[in-house]
Amino acid sequence: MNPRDSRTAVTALLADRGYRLTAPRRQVLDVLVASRTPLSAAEIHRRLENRRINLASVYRTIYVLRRLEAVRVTDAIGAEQRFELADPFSAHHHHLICQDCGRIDDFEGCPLEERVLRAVNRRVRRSRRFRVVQHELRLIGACADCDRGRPDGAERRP
Amino acid sequence: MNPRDSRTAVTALLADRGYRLTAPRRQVLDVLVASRTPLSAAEIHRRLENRRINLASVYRTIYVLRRLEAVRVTDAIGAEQRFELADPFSAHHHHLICQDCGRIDDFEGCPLEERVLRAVNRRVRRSRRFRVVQHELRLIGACADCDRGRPDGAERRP
DNA sequence: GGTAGACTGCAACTCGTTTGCAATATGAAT
DNA sequence: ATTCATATTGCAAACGAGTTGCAGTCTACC
Ligand SMILES: [Mn+2]
Ligand SMILES: [Mn+2]
Ligand SMILES: [Zn+2]
Ligand SMILES: [Zn+2]
Repeated sequence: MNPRDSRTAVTALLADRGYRLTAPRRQVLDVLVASRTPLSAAEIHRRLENRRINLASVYRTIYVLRRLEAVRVTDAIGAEQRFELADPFSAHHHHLICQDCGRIDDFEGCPLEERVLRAVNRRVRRSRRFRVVQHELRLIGACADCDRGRPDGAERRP
Repeated sequence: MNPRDSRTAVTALLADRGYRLTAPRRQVLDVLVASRTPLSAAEIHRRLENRRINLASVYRTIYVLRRLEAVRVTDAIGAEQRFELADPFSAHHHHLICQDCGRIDDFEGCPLEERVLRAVNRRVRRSRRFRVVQHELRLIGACADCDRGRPDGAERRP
């Protein structure tokens, strides 16, 4: 699904469910559609064209977009939450997370083959009575910048 | 590595690196070794035998255990951090996370075959110059209790 | 254009985590 | 065993991401 279509689809979804299309919602959505990495609420806020929009509204918009399953949450472990378009509106993918600087990048595709996934789902279904709905794979390590000595002023994470 | 050995190994590691073996450290370690699910700082604190130990000391102990790579962090997304023994001291495994109640359970084994992992590592190494050090797989869905209507007083998560 | 009420900005609040500091306990040396 | 330098603790205050109550505003619909 291309950005243009994602925007239209989510907008329609909002209207469809009786939500109003307000300035904060339109702009937050635009920022999310335009980004190729998951963003924190503060980052989204910083990228809004109309800077009078309150950070609380960013959070509230994310909340409704999540209920519509248009947005999902992820994060570097123990860091702020990060948000991105959910599966129907962007291709299934996973993340590269830098241990040092905390940077998160998309990793196209999924190394878990259909066959393996089904086997896993069946296994936990039986042995734990756990029903798997989605999965998330994080590849954790060192990004290009951090791998050769610390770059500019990048900090090492705690 | 069995619990007994993990405890000994981590204790030795502490001494080795010049850390003192204090009551808070010994007790936090014991709680972690005894648990089969990752614990939050508050949960660890609650399980300490000596309840005069301060929560801040739990956090500080976790901090040094992490630097020794004896403990790793995980979490349900957007929830408190959770801690557990790291790979050399416990078998490599992943987690089942309930979307509804936030419960986290261990999932023995790893569906990512050696072959696949190597291929993935090579791929991101080349295309992104990202060096993978570890990976984390979360199987997200509904636990046994949450799957059939809400149990006792369990809340649905936001 | 007028209206009901969904939604926003703001400021106050929550709660997990961190930190400065004076008091205490540890490990090593005697 | 006693002493000592200092690593570590308890406490309380601070921090920061995320949430919430409320009065005023804007949207969707007529
Ligand atoms: Mn992504
Ligand atoms: Mn675990
Ligand atoms: Zn990095
Ligand atoms: Zn559950």
